[in-house]
Amino acid sequence: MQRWIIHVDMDAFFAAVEQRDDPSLRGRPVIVGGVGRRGVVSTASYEARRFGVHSAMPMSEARRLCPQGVFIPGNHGKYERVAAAIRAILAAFSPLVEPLSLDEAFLDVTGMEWLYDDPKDIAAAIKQRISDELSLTASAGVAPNKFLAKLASDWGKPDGLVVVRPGEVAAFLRAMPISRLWGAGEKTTAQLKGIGINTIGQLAGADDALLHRHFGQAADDMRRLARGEDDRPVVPEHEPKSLGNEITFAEDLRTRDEIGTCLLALSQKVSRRLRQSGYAGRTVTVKIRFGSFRTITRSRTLGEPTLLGDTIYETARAIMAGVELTEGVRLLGVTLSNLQVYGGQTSLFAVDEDKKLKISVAVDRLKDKFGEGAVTRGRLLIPKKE
DNA sequence: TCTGGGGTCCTAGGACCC
DNA sequence: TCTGGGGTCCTAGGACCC
Repeated sequence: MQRWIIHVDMDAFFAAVEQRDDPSLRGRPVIVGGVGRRGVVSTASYEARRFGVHSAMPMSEARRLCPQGVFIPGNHGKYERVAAAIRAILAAFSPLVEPLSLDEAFLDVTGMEWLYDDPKDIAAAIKQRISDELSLTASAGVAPNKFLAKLASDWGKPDGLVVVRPGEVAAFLRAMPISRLWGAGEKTTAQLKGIGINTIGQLAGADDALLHRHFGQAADDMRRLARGEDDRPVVPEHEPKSLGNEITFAEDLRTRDEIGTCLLALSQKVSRRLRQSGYAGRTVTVKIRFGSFRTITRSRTLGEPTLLGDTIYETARAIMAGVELTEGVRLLGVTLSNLQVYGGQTSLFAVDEDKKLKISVAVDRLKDKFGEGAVTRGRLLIPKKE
């Protein structure tokens, strides 16, 4: 049976939500992102893109390019609520919906001809409902596989609807810039251009030995994508592999004391998210980015999985003790991996660990009820230098 | 006023075991 | 008394995605 995949991608999602909710922002260049020092652009409205502003650009540069822009820190909680509403709409069209991020998803609509004559009609109906119910525009791509559907949704942005039928694949890909190849970022794109491959069509016809020399095993995957072949299924649920938090400081941290305080806060944040999501982890990784942007990770694997802030913090602290501090610290991160579902059974933990867990859960309840600031470590109340 | 924060996947070396 | 070999786990780094 012919597979049909739809990729739905919201247009300038964060900025569009802000413009929807504040009419004074409509028609103006809106830039959502980190507004402090060292922030980057998360989403630029189409008005702002005309000034050359784009995602991942340092905010300082965005301000230079577009001084008349409206700069907004954004409201992640709100975007998550809108995203949930979008997913609810998508779920009405297929049981096979795979969210890629807050604002993107794949749907497998294979075999729905009995409901719709053409898969294009499904995509149109999705766009219509998103517009009617949420006052936002989405772009959609309809194609025989994920890779082509994603390229197709991008091709029509904003408010686009592009269908790539089986017979049109080669023509669709022929002149497509090589940078659009899934998995080809800055480095790979530069490497490909270095051997004279500038379009996906050129990659499809490139010399096999040449490709293998440069990309080894990955050459075969690249080639398949370039020919429009992609049999990856749409998978609705993924088990998480890791869960972490990191923070970039406005000013580099210089003392072990400040670093320790930050590791404690990060450990507690991660611990709380683990408990909320029902996972425990066995490997603690500390990430450190120095003032020079040199970045290292150091990890330690425990004998038993944990989701306790204290255990995560003690491990992070021990890891940090082994790191030489020759320059200021720009970023700290704490991540847990080697995750497994924590079903609540105490057999997973030693007895005193279980006691601590009960206290943590009680603290969680207080925070749920009275807000995140209701209960905190004395140490975290020391005002931080901003 | 260079370079966020959430992730995934891959590679490669070393330890360790049989 | 010149160094096999496969499997698994751990660690570190890096490319990539949104």
